[in-house]
Amino acid sequence: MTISKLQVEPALPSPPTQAQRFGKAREAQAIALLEDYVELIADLLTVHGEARPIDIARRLGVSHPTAVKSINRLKREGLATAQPYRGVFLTEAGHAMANRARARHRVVVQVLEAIGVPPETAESDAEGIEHHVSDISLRAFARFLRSNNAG
Amino acid sequence: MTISKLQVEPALPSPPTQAQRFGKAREAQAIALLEDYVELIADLLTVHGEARPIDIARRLGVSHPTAVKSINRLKREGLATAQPYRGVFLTEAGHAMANRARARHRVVVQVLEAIGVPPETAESDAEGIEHHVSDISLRAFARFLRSNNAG
DNA sequence: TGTAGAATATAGCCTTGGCTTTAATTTGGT
DNA sequence: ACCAAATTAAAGCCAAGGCTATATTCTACA
Repeated sequence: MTISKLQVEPALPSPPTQAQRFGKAREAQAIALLEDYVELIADLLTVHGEARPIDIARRLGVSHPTAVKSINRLKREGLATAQPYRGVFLTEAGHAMANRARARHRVVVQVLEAIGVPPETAESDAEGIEHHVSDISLRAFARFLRSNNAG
Repeated sequence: MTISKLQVEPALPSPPTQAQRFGKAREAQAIALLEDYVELIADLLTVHGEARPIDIARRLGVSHPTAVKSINRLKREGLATAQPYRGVFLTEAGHAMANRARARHRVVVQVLEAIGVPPETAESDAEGIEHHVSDISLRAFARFLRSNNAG
């Protein structure tokens, strides 16, 4: 009976292993907001030439003060710069983070679509998923897309 | 010049569209913690016959008081029940959420592995990704796995 | 050139989800 | 049956990320 139970009930991962997995997820979540902001700011700078707090707030679906507070955090973390009553700009580090985030975002959307997820759902789900795709997974995603297009 | 720019710089999604996407991601994140807890509690109940706060804490990589606080939130939301100094159990709603979460978790891991992500990375990344996979994506994932196994 | 309206900033509040410290209870071994 | 160790609970702190309400500053137009 013990044996049969062990065969049909796969054992749980060890507590430390499981704790490490959850820890990574929490860590990814902690920087998700920063990534969302710099990614959006980079897009706004590219397309409109400026990134105003009010546009950032509108596109993120949050109130202006919330956006301003987060932008202050970006400044504190050395990702963005801004003068009072002027638009927001990205530092070197901010641009680097934005570029990585944008590239990863594109790959995630493409993989979802390649798997058969409809485009708008792919965009929507990617917004949350992208922050949890590790570099290892990202490389696997890129390989998958190449082999998918080639084959 | 405007035309050529429009051709090479894809326009951003409309502010409301983008806000809706971010809003969904925030909503998913809000229930992620609940899902993690009920999923883990269900696993502990299945394998060990009981779910003690200290084991929950150890496996989530969190202090005991933090786990207890979250368990109290589960109770408040009608997902779990617990008597003082006794283990934690799931309500009907808790079990339903756990079953959905576990099923989705498995599918996400399988898809990642099918795409070429190494097993441990798949498990690790899935911990964060799963909460952002919508029902529509989940169905697409299942279809992808079937066609992948069949072909 | 004033001034109204838009944008921005500030202040203060709330909940969540971490933490540590301290107290209470249970459990297991002698 | 008791005591030490483990577990659980409770209290209080903190930062993040939402919000509203209230200044403040720009800006654009009459």
